[in-house]
Amino acid sequence: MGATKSDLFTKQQNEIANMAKALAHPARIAILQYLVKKNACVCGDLVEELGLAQATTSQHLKELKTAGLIQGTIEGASVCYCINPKVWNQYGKIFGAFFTEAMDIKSCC
Amino acid sequence: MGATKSDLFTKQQNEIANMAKALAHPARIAILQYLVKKNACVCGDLVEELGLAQATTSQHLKELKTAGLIQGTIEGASVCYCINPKVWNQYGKIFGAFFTEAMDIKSCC
DNA sequence: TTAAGTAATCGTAATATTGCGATGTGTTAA
DNA sequence: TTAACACATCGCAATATTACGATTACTTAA
Repeated sequence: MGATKSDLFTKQQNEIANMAKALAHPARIAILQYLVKKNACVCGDLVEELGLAQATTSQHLKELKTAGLIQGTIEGASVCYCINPKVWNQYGKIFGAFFTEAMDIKSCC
Repeated sequence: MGATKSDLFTKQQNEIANMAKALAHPARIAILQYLVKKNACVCGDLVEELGLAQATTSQHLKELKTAGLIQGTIEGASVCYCINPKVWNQYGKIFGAFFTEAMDIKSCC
């Protein structure tokens, strides 16, 4: 036991849960907000920005890249990261749909 | 090591990450969608609906209750659950703000 | 009362995540 | 070439999450 039983749920449910998982760490939120704020490719200064070890930062970047939310381009010796707008907007749309689905819910108990 | 270093991040970043964590399991997404679909208090039939053990289902319900997304009322021998519309809408607003923050981001690399 | 039902909690095992030092790979500057 | 730098990956330890059987607390029906 211990592993999530993905087969019990719909593809959509697993998808939304995985999207949420990508956002489920403050370091990853911080990375995304930083990239959004800069509104451009950011090279190098992410490790100092976060305060986590280089290895840990790299791991969070990898997860965001796997989720598709960011993309990295090799720029000489360093790597530049930026938001992937297409996936970003898709996330926004899917979470938006999930929550507006019940905007008019009634408080019953 | 192993524990999230919450003190490195802002209150808002930790808050968003915690909100995402509440959604980061397909069973919890399934529970929320079921409650939204029924649009009413649901008593009892959540265990059969999910296919997980009673103890596991109860644990997921507790997490959603802790997050504030659902509320439970004792109705005789069973417990009725429903969406907490206030918190639900707050989630929608916060995630919405997070993603619309960068709607006009440019693809740079 | 007792028996059956519902649901929370406890205890524990399996697995996943987080974090970091050490190491490896590739790039640039000297 | 060599030295310094940037970043990914490996390996491991600490912690968190997921899952479930067993137990407990409570309600209802008989």
